[in-house]
Amino acid sequence: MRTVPSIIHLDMDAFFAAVEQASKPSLRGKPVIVGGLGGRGVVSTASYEARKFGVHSAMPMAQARRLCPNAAFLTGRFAAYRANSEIVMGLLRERSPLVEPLSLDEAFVDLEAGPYGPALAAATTPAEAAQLVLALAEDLRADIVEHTGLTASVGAAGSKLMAKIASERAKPDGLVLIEPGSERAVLAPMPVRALPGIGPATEQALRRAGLATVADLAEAGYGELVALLGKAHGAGVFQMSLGWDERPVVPDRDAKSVSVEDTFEVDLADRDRITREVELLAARCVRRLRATGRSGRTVVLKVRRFDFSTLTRSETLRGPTDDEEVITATARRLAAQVDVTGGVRLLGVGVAQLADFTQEDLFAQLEREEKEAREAGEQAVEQDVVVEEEAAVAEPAARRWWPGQDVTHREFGPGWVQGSGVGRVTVRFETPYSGVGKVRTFAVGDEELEPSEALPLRAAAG
DNA sequence: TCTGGGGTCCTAGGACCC
DNA sequence: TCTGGGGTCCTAGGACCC
Repeated sequence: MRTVPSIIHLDMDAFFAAVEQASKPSLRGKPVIVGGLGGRGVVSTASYEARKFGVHSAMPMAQARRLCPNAAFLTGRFAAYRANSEIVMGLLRERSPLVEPLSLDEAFVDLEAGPYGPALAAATTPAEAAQLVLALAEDLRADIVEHTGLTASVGAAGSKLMAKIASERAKPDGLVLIEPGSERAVLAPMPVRALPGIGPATEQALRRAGLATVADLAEAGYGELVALLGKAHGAGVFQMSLGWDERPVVPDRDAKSVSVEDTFEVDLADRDRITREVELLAARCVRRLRATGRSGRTVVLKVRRFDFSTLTRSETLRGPTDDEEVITATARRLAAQVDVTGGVRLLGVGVAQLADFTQEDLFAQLEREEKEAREAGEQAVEQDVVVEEEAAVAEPAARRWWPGQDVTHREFGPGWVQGSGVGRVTVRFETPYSGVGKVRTFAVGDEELEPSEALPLRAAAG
């Protein structure tokens, strides 16, 4: 274990909601809830103002509306979140090449491997090392505010485990350092649920055995925990209970799978409709796969039924592929095997066993030939589909406006959609750099109004 | 108005091979 | 006719995280 608290864990405060508040001056200091706005949506992130009402991540949106009806309810703007995440990750990489992002808003950094490593190693007392780390972390937090206007919480410690626990204690907008050597004392009184990797199921299993705190886990010992939780999990939990954690900070971990899924507003019962949705999902999955420049060997279909029971069916191909026909045909085959009686609320298509290189395989060729043969036999059916598609194209494209969306009006300039309905769309004209803006209402088909890109939270210098 | 979407890791059983 | 053990791959499901 390290004797210098040179691993930090950074966690942006209420990240998605904070980006919205920074983007939209009228929302600052007010409850903001980002998530799925459909009937089956859940909360992705609630601002601290909304958390006071009991709203939290993963809560059904309907419940959040009941708890906090006056909040601003917005759908996510992932391009904006990603852009700000990249700025933050860039600032972390200035401190060390060893940056391990866990998500858009979280990362570990190993300061020992960076420009301040030698100074940390040269510290002669624990107090001196701690002072140095605290100064670095405060400088980092200030840098993040300067470049994004967003606040971050930072934990510093001698291991990933303790750095993560420290950042949790630092929230919001704080900094906590856990002195190497004090791990067991810090952990002992904490509830088992505070350890990463212990969720509701493990907590229950431990509670049934009378284990409630981390001290209880350490006292129970390796044998009992393995008997209770299985070999890998039990051993891991025992190690954590003693504050043992030697995991290195690992940058640039390659993704191991790519998947897309959709929950439908209304359960799907019709076979043909299900097949069509699976095909659309497969196409989206392939697009994402190709964007990463990789290919996969195992195709996975996920089905969540009307009663929320979830099943997966998978098929492993002879070689990795990124061919849309092959992946779609495989997903279709898998879908044909599942019983959809009663209806389906979610469908997903994924690809796993990813490989770095695509080999032009005979398999793809085979699938294409089979498809051509099938299509030749289905000419009549295809005709009907074409007629339907043409009808859809002939309809004037009804523009869809969603709450939170960035827009620009030819006369009034940049703003965002507050809401829309009954043929109208309400826009507030303000930007990250303006004061609170005015609201105006337009017809949804107004030609002067256009969707636009998210603005950076800090105006470009110069 | 009950329960998103994108991931990771682990377990366990059966097939198959030596 | 009866009966090994080990290793690897595939499949399905479940827990957990943000």
